[in-house]
Amino acid sequence: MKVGIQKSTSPGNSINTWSVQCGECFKWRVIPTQELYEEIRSRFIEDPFVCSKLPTVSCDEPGDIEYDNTRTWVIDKPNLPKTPPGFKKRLVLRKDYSKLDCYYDTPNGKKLRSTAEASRFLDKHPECKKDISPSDFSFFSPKIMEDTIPANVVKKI
DNA sequence: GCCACCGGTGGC
DNA sequence: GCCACCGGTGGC
Repeated sequence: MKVGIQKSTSPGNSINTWSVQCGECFKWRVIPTQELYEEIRSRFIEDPFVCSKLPTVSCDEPGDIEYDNTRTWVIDKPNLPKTPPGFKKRLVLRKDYSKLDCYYDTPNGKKLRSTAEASRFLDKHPECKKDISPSDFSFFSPKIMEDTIPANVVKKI
């Protein structure tokens, strides 16, 4: 079982490519939007991804991308909650590739950095509370695959 | 003054 | 040892 997301050099050092591995042919398929990626991820265990789930794709088609060091890969967790409507989830890679920071931007432009902050935000905004709970946020930060970190990255000691 | 970014740590 | 969490700050 694998869920993958991927970072190549991009403005803001944010994750810019979302992909999942087919459970039957093991090829990687690029998922065009974060929203669809999160939809697939949210039910990944009970509803594993296969190529045929995508329109016009089957296991006969070549994979979209390969797991290699032409880009940096990070490994996600299955069955994380979908980002609540109106919020935007961001994963930002640190310059030294040591880790990713996870943020949610709220509908009114605030930044949330932890479940505790999300809880406090919901307390302040009771109108959100009827549809959203703290468990709808996951600040899990995907693991960076060492073998895909560019050779010229300077690691801090 | 803000905020993107980083460093440190407490709890597991 | 890891990582969730948050304080601090440098650059704007």
